[in-house]
Amino acid sequence: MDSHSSKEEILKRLGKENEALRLMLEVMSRKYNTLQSHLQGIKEEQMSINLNETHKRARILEAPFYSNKPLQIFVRSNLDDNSLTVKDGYQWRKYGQKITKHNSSPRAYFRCCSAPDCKVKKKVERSIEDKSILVATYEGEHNHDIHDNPFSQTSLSTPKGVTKGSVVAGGNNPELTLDLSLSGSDQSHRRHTEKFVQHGSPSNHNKIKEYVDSLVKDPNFTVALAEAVARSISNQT
DNA sequence: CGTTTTTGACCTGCGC
DNA sequence: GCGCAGGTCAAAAACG
Repeated sequence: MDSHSSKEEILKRLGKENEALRLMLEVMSRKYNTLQSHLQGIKEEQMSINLNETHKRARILEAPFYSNKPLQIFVRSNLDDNSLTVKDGYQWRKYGQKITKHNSSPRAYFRCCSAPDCKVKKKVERSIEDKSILVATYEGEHNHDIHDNPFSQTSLSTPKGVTKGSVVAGGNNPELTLDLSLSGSDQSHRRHTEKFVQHGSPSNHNKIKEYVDSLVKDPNFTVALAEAVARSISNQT
């Protein structure tokens, strides 16, 4: 092989790599925009709920995006599963259950017991609109790390009747499902997504940006994304 | 037998 | 002040 043809080869390869990177950026940009528009939709939906409903429930719903108060997450679960448990990486002890007026399904009350002095609580009930979705409302902040309770042991092992790693964001938005399962055994992606879903903050926009940045910096994610793009290209051709 | 869950009773806050 | 609804307590039951 002469030096001229090897130069050409290198240039060709660089060109291909550039193209792959460009496609990756394009895909990430699209995903980011989709996330933003979904988030906007959720905000608007919740604002309209707050305007139309004077019930206390509406006040709970308004909180996640506008204050440090309750964060809500939506988890798809099997209708046959009556346990009202949401696996989120922490350990919870149930201390009560109530039938509420606005919802025929019972609401369960849990306290965090991952750390002895953690005062975080959560309420779990089925969505009124879609009984297959569990709504978990979190109150307070954990004073310990989620890694106190390793994911591999408890949180993301598929619970009975719960769709594996499927966290749904937004009440009437069943199509917006953040797939936590991703490829194979790599749990760092799950952790990224899990953190994103869990941490309620006044500035969700910044959180998304942080989340995307952390994904970009993750070499495993880049490899996985590159594989996905490659698959997508080979499927199109 | 220790831990967790269940469930009825009790407490508290809010609206009328 | 009263009634209602949500939240918590704690004893009993269930479970591993």
